[in-house]
Amino acid sequence: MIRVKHIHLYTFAIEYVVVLMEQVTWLSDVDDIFDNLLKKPSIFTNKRVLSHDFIPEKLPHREAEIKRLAFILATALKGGKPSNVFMYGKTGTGKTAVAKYVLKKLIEKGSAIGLSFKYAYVNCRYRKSNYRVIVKILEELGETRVPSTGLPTDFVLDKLIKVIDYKEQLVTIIFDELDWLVKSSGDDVLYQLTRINNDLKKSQVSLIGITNDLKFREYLDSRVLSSLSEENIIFKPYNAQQLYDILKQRARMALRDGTYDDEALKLAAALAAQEHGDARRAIDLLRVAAEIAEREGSNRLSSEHIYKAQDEVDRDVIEESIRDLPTQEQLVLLAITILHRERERKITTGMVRSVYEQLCDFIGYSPVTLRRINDILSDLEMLGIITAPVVSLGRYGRTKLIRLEVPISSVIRAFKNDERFSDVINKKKADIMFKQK
DNA sequence: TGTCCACTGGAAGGGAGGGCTT
DNA sequence: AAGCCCTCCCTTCCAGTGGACA
Repeated sequence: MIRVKHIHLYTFAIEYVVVLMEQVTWLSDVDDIFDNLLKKPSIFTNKRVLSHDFIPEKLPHREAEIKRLAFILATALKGGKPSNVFMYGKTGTGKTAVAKYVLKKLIEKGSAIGLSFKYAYVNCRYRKSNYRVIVKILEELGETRVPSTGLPTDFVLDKLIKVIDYKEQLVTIIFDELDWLVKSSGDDVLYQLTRINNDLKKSQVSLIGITNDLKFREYLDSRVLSSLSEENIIFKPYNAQQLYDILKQRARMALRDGTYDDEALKLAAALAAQEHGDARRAIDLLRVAAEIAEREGSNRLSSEHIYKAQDEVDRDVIEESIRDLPTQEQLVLLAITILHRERERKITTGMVRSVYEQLCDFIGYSPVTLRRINDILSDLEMLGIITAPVVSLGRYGRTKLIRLEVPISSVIRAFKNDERFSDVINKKKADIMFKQK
């Protein structure tokens, strides 16, 4: 007995020492990483320049749009109310940057001649209800004591009027990705804001609507549309040369001299140009490539790093959007993913429902109704994760024909990192569930 | 040509979680 | 504390529908 106990103690002691040693080596590895990082000069000099919300002093190749918007807003310098503006253009064509840039300049100019201008920026993708939009405007104008829920919408609208009208000023409200608000909550709040000037005594409000959905006008009430699109500015995609100029400007500001190849910038520009001339993507590529180069201990950013960044940028965007979904939407997407992996060619709502219900049973969630699944499918379609056109199968009814629009590997990776779903994503278990269908 | 399938999607409303006013 | 209002997520009900098939 005693001997056995001793042996156990002995083995335990050895195991403990091994574990400790492993930890020591691991810790020294981590130390090495930190030390190396500190020793090497960083590729970046100012990483913030490559973030999405950075607005540089000059916006290359947007001179015409800047002039146009400045011309419209200039009325304010003479005490007039500028027209409302609608700006169209695909993602990464500089709409938001131009709007913020011109307003920043207007505020500077205004304060120089004693006029007060302010602007509030709302991204409607993240504020899909009327109430939340108004609360965000209030927050942007410095009113932070508004609860995120609980008050009547009229009440917060009155509050907004008071906050704006306390002194003589022009307030411009920028609604970015406006289509998201209108598609989910209608255009009530827009209608009220287009008429807000009637209630204001000292101040004035002008609106800038931004969207990348050209067909979106159809959703708007004609009164709102005519008031909102007094002026329209269309943003064309950047070409590869223009994107290269943008990257050159940003690289100069963000990266240390001599740490990047011109060829790498040209490649990033060309890749982003293929993707409808998206400057945001080009800048993302540059930032991620520089991070990869740094991680690899390389002191120069090359084309190779840009290629590597391409995958990482795509993956990050998709995985992040999947991780942010509510649980029920994740479960529906998981059902679609399993069907897709089983090489189902025509995935219908009914099939998704069947696999989804089995998934709920397996994981221990109570399933939602078919009606709700249908709404979730529409939400996933809005996010661009799937397409789901309604088709008629004649005698076999009408349904949505669902297709995954993002790489299945990215979806699976997002689910694997979530412990609730990691078991299900394991092939064997998923097979069993699928066979039960 | 009418039937019928498998849904779609609008409308109304419930209830949980939250806040303000009286 | 009661009454009212909000959002978000959801249910229930139900009329409508495109097209294969008998």
